[in-house]
Amino acid sequence: MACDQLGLRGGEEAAVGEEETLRRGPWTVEEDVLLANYIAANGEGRWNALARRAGLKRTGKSCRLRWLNYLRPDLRRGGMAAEEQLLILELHARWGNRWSKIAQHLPGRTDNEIKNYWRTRVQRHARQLRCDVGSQRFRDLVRCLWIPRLLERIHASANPGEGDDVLAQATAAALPVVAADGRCSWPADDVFELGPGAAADVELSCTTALSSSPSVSTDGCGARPLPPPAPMMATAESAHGSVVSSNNCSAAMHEHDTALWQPPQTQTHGGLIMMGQEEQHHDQQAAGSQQLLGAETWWSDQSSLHAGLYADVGFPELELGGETMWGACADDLWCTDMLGL
DNA sequence: AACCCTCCCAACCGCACGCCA
DNA sequence: TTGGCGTGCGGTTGGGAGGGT
Repeated sequence: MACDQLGLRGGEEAAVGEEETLRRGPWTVEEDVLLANYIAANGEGRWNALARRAGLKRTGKSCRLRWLNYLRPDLRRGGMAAEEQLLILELHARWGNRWSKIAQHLPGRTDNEIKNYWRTRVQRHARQLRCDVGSQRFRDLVRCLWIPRLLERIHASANPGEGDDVLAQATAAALPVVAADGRCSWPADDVFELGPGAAADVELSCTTALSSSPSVSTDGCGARPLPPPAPMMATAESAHGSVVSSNNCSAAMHEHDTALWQPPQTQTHGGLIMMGQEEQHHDQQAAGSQQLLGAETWWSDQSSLHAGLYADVGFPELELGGETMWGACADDLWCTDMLGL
C-alpha cells in the first residue's frame, strides 16, 4: 500500500525515535479492527496512550480522528436528507463555520462530514450563482429559495396531497420578516442585516408564479412576510425580466444532491470488531439507521432551536426518495441563466 | 482504451484551549 | 505562573471514483 512508504513530517506529536515507524495515510482494515477492539474493551480517550497500547503505529490524533469520523458505531453514512440540509443551512446562517456545533444538532453526522458537504455542495452552488457563500446575496437566495424549497420537499413528503394553504403557512413561518429599517428577523430569535441592494435581489428572486406581490420591502411599508415557495412547475423572472420555464435548467443540478436515505436495518452492533471492512461499513450503516428510528423524536426535539421554522411543518418519517434537494424539477430557480447572474 | 476533468471525502495540518502538576 | 500534555476545531489537501471526450 502506498501509505506504507509515507514518512512522517516534522512537527508531529510523536517522539523523534518513533518517526520511522509511525504510519500516515489511509487506514487498513487491520488497523480499524485493532482500534475498534481496543476501544470496545477499554473505552476512548487518552489517544496517544491508546494508540501505543492498542499496538497502532499511528498518532493519537490520527486514532481519534479515525474513530470519531469513521469507526464510531452511531455514525450515519449516505447522502444528506432534506431535513439535514435544511438544518445545516439554517444553523450555518446562524453560527457560521462552527462545524462541530452544527454537528451536535445532526446526530450521526460528524463535523468533518458537514464541513465537506458545505464545501462541496453549497459552495458549488454559490460558484454557479457567481456569488460568494459569505455574501448577503447568497444568504438571501438561500433563505428565499433554497430553504423554502427544502421545506416544501419535507412538507410534501410528510403530507402528500395536502392543499397549498397549509404549505403556505408553514413556509411563511420559515421565512424572515423584513422590518422597515431593512433588518430581517427569523421567526426565531436572531436578526440579520440586509445588505445594500439586497432587498431588490430578494424581491426579484422570490417573485414566483405563486405570488404576484413583492416579497421584501424596505420602502417604509413595514415588516412583511415573504411568500411561500414556488410550486414545482413555477416560472421565475430573471434579472432581465424574462420568464423561463423551470424545466429548462435541470442541468444545473447534479445527481449527487440526491438524498440517499437508507432504510432502517437490523443492527448487529457487536459484530463490528471481527468483521471485514465491507461488512463493517454495512453494519455502521445499520447502526446509523437504527439511530434514525429514534430520530423521529429527535427532529421534534429540535423545535426549541428552530421553533418557528419547523414547528408548523412537522417532520416526515425520514424516507425521502431519490430526488434532489430541489425537488424533481423545480431546481431551476438556481440556474444561473434564469437568475441572470 | 486512454486521457482529462471534476467531484467527493478521508485524512492531515496548525492552532487554540483547558487541565494539571 | 509556567510548561507539558491531551483534546477539539477549522482549514486544507491528496487521491480515488466517475463521467466526458
